[in-house]
Amino acid sequence: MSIFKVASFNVNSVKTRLPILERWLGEDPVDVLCLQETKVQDPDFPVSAFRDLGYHVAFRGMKSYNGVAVASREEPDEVAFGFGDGEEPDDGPRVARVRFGDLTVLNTYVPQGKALEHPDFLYKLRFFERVLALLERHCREADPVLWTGDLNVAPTDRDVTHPENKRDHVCFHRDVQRAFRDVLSWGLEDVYRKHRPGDGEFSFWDYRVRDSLARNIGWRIDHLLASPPLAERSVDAYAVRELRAQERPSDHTAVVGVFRR
Amino acid sequence: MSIFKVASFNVNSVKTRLPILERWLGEDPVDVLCLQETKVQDPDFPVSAFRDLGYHVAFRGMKSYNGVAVASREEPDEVAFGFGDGEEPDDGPRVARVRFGDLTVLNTYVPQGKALEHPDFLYKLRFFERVLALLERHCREADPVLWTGDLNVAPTDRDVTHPENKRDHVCFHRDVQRAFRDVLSWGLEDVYRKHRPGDGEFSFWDYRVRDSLARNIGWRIDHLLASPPLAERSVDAYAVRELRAQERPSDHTAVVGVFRR
DNA sequence: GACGGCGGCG
DNA sequence: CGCCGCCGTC
Repeated sequence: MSIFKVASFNVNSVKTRLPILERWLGEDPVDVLCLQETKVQDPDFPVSAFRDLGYHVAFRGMKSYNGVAVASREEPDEVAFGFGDGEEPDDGPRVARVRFGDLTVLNTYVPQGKALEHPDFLYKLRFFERVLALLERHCREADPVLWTGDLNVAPTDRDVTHPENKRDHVCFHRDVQRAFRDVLSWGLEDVYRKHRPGDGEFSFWDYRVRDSLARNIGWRIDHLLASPPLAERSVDAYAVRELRAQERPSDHTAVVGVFRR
Repeated sequence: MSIFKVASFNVNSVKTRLPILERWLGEDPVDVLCLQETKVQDPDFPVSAFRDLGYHVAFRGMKSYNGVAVASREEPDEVAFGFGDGEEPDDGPRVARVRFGDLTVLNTYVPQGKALEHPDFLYKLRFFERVLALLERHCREADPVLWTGDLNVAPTDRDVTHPENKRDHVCFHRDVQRAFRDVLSWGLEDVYRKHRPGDGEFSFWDYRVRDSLARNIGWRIDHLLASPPLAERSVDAYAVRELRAQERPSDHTAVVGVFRR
């Protein structure tokens, strides 16, 4: 059976994370890799490191913050950044849309939102609405579509360690969970949960919580959301915890979806 | 034959260098270790790391720059920082004087001097004069005395890789070499050269010169200078190159003097 | 509190 | 190139 793998990884600086990326992709290559928080301006993006690993790479970044990239073994047929909806900011360094034949991969780095009362939180809720509008504009539910990335939302109580004390957190508040569900209602299925329904399935472990990985105190905020024809072909999904356990790790790990071709 | 070892090591941040110091002193302990560029304020000095290695430690530092320390297996009978000559600045974070019985160890971090035309260069020349005055005030040539540290001077053509292009360098100019020799004339012998007279004997390899250690493009600016009764007991001296070859190294390595007790 | 980027420095 | 302090993020 021929399969392909699509992964999402918030790298928290792609340059700093190159050793980890090289080790990982050298051992267990994926076909499409969506990165967030690359934190690098386009002229400084480490293109050759990806080329040497056998990947094409499309990227849009800025100094210090944000930045998305999509690395892939095959060259995409179409690449676009930002919402392109006329609204400002267009958010190129947070939104990448890539097409391979009839498969669309949408890679987003959703704003964290800072605090419930902060303007950025309203912007975050608006961000989800714009993702939905983008799907409606560019995709069809009957085609294979994957929305992935660091979505900065833990959708259910099982997606955090202590849900009770997180009700007012910008990544767990019911308003952000509803905004997220509203996008899913377009016709997307959580294919990570399809294969890993249990407790303690996380993709982010805070640097500030000591031994968070060893104690498994984390959040599931990096997602793989597939349209029905793609979800139907999904055969596995997993988080690559080894990446979080290495020297100088990102605070996130990669999540990988495995699909029938 | 019972011996003792005295070392000098510009650590370029003592906190950053703890793993290297622990590995080194664990394997090949020295009796007295003079450090320069500790780059730490006194309240933050990692006293317990030295205690755990079996060392007493006296230190005087500041934020970001300079800072000297003397670690020793035996507790010193006397410790003093700075020139104490009434001149300002007294330079506590550059000058440590420590006495063990009749042995005086003078640990200095001589200012680099920035540029020949910079006021710091005159201050550097004055620094050597003040070292001489300090020796005259506190020591006798007939007693064992060791002047050591990062002296920021390569005394002869053999002490750098390309002497021709360094005549106007603040660590190689004839004025700084003369200022250094004037201190030696008090009655000190270069005990490193006594045992290692050859070419390519260095203690510093610039981070900015690629593969400087492997290509041995360096400077001998860290010194071991002994009064006659101590020089007479000197049996070996060497630079510990392994320290420069480790992960996250200082740009200097340690120089070690071995003496009969 | 532990990362990241940055500018200044040698 | 690798320190430092600084500041911003989460």
